[in-house]
Amino acid sequence: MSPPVPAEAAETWAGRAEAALAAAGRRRGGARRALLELLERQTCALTAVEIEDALRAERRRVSRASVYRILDELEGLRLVQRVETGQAMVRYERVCASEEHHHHLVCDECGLVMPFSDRALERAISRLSERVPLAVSEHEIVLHGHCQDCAA
Amino acid sequence: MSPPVPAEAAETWAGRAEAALAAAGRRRGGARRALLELLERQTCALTAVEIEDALRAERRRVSRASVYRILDELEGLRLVQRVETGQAMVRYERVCASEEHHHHLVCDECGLVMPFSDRALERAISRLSERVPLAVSEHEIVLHGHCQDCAA
DNA sequence: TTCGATGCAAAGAATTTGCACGCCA
DNA sequence: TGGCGTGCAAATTCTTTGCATCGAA
Repeated sequence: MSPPVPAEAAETWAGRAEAALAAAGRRRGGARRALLELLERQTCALTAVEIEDALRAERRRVSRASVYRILDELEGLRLVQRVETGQAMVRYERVCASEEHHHHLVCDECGLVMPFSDRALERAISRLSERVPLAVSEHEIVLHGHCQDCAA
Repeated sequence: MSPPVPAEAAETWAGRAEAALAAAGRRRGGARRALLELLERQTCALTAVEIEDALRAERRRVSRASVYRILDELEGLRLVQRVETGQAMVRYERVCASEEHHHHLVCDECGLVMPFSDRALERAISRLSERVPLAVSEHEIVLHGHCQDCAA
């Protein structure tokens, strides 16, 4: 059996992630832990390169290959989701509890990515999901435009 | 000056595209015309490879590079838009008149992509667009899940 | 001691670019 | 005739994979 996970750990995303990984029979590793801790602190999606750079900035070097491998693994466990912003690289962020559920605003000029959330929009999506020929499990919404700095 | 464009041409997307290209001072070319005609007939987004294959199937060979170049040019003129479905390749489709405006359903199992449209959703988006720190020019919505065949 | 976790380097895949030739205007 | 349009092939860039080693349990 895996060692018990402290009760408080499950209250954080990283804690739940560790638990899910343990449940899946995975061992712990430094690279993955560093990545989990980094994602825990983010408020919005990062690219693989940004993740690698951020980790290096805090003296936790993790190889690019490991970044991709770990993100892929976490995506499979539904702990991380990809965010496609129409920019060159795919972004990744942790899957949030529904209260934190959000979507993205992308400035096509400078590349700035910001999160936003809207109850009415979620309501429209959930109603729509019932009338569509697809068993909907996720949805992604991206608004493109110019941010305040670039529109000025 | 460019030659006048027949009035009826402007009523089709390809006609408007030709006109916009002419206005931008571009000459006509076989590859581009074939691609415009193909996109005119599509009801949903295609990948660059699908476009190349479809053109070859009708004996209109167009090099992959030209497909990408032309799509990029049309995207710049807002005649074509990219659709990111979370699949390996980006998809492209013509920008429709607002009555035809639609979004996409993606089956994560078999890769099927279907269009859908929803007034309530558009309304929610347009209201939201006014309250957000971004001058919104476009939006993209993708619902993921399992199609009827795959869910069975 | 066993086998997953990780780094490094090579491989892959999609897209872009350089260059020469052909065709439209 | 001048240049844009196009094909071909090489180059780029992001991501994945192979392999040997390291480290957790």
